[in-house]
Amino acid sequence: MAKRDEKAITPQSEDYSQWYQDIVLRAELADYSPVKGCMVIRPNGYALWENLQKALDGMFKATGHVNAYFPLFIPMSFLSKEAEHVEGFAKECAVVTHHRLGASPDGGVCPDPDSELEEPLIVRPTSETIIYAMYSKWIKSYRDLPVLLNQWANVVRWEMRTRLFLRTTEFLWQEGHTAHATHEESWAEVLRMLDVYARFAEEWMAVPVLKGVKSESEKFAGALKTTCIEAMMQDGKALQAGTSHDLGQNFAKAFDVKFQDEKGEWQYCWQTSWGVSTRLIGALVMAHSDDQGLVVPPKMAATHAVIVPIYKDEAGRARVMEAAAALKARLSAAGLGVVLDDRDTVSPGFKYNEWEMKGVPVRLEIGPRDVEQGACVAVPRVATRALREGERRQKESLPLEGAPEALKALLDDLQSALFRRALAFREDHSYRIDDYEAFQRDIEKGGFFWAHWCGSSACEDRVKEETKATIRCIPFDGEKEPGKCLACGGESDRRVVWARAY
RNA sequence: CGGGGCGUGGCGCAGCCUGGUAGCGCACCUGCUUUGGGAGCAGGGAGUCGGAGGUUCAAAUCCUCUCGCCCCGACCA
Repeated sequence: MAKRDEKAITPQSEDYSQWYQDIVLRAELADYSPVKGCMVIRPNGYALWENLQKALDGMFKATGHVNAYFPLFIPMSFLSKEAEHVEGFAKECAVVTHHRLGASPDGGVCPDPDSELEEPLIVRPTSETIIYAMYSKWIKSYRDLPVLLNQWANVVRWEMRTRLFLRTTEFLWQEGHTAHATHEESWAEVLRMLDVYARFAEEWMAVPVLKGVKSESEKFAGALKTTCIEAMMQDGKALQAGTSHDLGQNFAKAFDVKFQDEKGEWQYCWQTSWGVSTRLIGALVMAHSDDQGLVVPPKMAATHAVIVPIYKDEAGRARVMEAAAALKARLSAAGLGVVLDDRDTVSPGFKYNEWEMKGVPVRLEIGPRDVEQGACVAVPRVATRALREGERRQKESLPLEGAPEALKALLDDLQSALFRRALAFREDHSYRIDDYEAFQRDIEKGGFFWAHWCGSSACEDRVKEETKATIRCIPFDGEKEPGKCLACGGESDRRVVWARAY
């Protein structure tokens, strides 16, 4: 028995943030890079991103969107065309001022002073400005509308403090940008895409989310309204998992995005933008994983099952390996991602731990006893049912014949079990609260607090200052209910969700 | 930018207080025995101690400066 402390990750209960870091590093999702604040997304992490892209991109296409690509660099002056927007992003923009290196006096290289750009370029923190500059060129008539574009890209925001996946200086994301003839239509688009995000989060990532509107102080710089989906992590903190903005005509006016309507009159377009980022990978990790390591919902997993062969001697090994290879072939042919761990250098127990660390949804054990019975043992990463008397882990016997169907059924069970578990966790950590003192005390434990709010930023600011909690959203499906503002006692007609957030 | 911590074989650390020329665990390589929950034994390879300067006969260790990274906080997806 090896020393556990060295191999085990930091328990969640001991240090949540260290636990998260351990998972990301040990499951090889990402690693720190030589560039401060920038991470390397390793193959295991990138595979999650690819699956996310595949699923979301399909949903975008199904709602009529098409992909395009706009430049990484944006003329500095573009950013200042929309007053709120520049204020929101100015502090975190990387600026390109030169286009050439030259020899530096100390023997290294430095920007060649003769190569200074006439107008500095910024590295996009988001692409509203450059995309809408193009829209003003492309859109002339109501017949050109709606424009429904999306781009998959990297963006840079020079944040002071970074955290793997959750906040890095450079990150990958998707940004949708649409233009419409009427506000009614653009608002419908905002809600439609928020719905796409919510569906993706819940059905693919198995992460339940609240849909709602951001308060004034939390909304996107330059938007009329920001809607969002909010998820709860296992430490009770909220994480914004996606946003969809109603930009109104703010950018259309700044970038002259106009069209002639049926009557020949010039109108400004109504625009939306919406995005999700690699941050969702962080959400995935924090929503499902445990002290054994990463937990990946089957629909997000590139590898659905790992086969671990077990044998005692050479003869047994040959028999088992033959059956294992046949099993792998059968599962692969059915479209499942399968790895056969045929390493002879580590023990089965070691493999169990290693694959659990990496979050593979199901382990298939196959040994001499199983081969004899024409079966294998399936162990889901997280139990899909209550454990029986004396059962330490859920183990199901799967027939080798018909293994694909049986495995798919188990994967479906696991997918819904993960969602149910996450939803139950959120419900267990959601509270209706009316007393500010109780709130100040209870917020320390984390969770979502449904409380009344009068609607003033002053109250929001005060609560934030005193408790570090913010309004995560004003939920769409919150019922009307008269009450008193948590902070000032003023009139309120519905509850909003307060929480500490990432 | 404030507070804290850390830089020593690939990884995690000890050694530093009280200077004497580098050690442990994991990983790696070889061999034998093992294999249904992180295997055992034996042997082996691998480090100009983040960098610069200083003190000293002698610096991982003491002094000064510097660079980098991580964590916590303010800002944010």
